[in-house]
Amino acid sequence: MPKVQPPQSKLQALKSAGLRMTSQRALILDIISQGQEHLDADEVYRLARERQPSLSLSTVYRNLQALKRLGLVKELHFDQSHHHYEAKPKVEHHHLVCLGCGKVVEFGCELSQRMRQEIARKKGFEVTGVEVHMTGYCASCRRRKE
Amino acid sequence: MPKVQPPQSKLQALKSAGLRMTSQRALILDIISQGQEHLDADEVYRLARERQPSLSLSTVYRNLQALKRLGLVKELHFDQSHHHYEAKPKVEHHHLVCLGCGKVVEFGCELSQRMRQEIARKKGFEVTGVEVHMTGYCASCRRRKE
DNA sequence: CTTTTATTGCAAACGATAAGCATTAGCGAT
DNA sequence: ATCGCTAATGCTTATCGTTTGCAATAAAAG
Repeated sequence: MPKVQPPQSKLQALKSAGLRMTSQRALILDIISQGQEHLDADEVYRLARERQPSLSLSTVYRNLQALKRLGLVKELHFDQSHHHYEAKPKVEHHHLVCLGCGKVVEFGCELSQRMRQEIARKKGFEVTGVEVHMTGYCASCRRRKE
Repeated sequence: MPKVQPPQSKLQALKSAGLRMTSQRALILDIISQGQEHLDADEVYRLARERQPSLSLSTVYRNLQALKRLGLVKELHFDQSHHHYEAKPKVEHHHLVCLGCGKVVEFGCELSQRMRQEIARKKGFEVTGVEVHMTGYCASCRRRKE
């Protein structure tokens, strides 16, 4: 069974919240950080079981929740009925989903920061998060439609 | 039992899709268009039953789906586990959700259109929809936190 | 008024997620 | 090292929002 060595910072984050570092948690954290993007709970489960077959699905869900609360993981809400997760990114980015093939493209955009400030001011909100979600058809799906 | 008279345009949209105008559908359409914003399926159900108590929840779901497919209704994906619906608006707008009290504020923003064009060009997508979803704390919740 | 078939209401099925509980295992203190 | 406390796990079962199968009903076209 391969050992997963979590970075110190994450360990600290857990510790200061009174949480423990278990092998399962380290594994899940590793899979999400390793970074295929936008995994859903079941994909995390499948990937994790390849390395630790005894892992249970509940543990995946519980950890995704915990890591989300800690701010280590971000939960994404696409059109689908289930959620997706990614490691909290250093640079904010958004998502563009192809309705043809389901491909998800990330993009960064400075405009979103300006938008954030504008709305915060206009509405008197303290804005803690911005999610921009575009849908459409990617180049190859457009070609195929012709 | 009050009659609901759907506008001609919507009737046309239904007809040309081979769909029929039933009293249930007219009612649901009316409730959504009437426009308390961001109703979820259950709220639509409750409101509809006040006027037609025999209506079933499945009918609400089936109609929300159908109207969404027709483009008459827009489905929103907030942080919550269930969806929200609103009449397809004439002017595009986005949503700002208060994490303190759950209040949802709408806002229009021209920047989102610029963003849309920029991304479409950069990524080679035909962009069909943009959803901007901000979270934060509204003025009164911020005051309360102090 | 008949015929066709979309639509309904009901009940049961579904998928994603959460919760209850006894057992295990981190980890700080001995 | 090892003890004790309690967070975390795996299992099973529950929950929630939503969908589906089916027989009965009712639009709408002839």
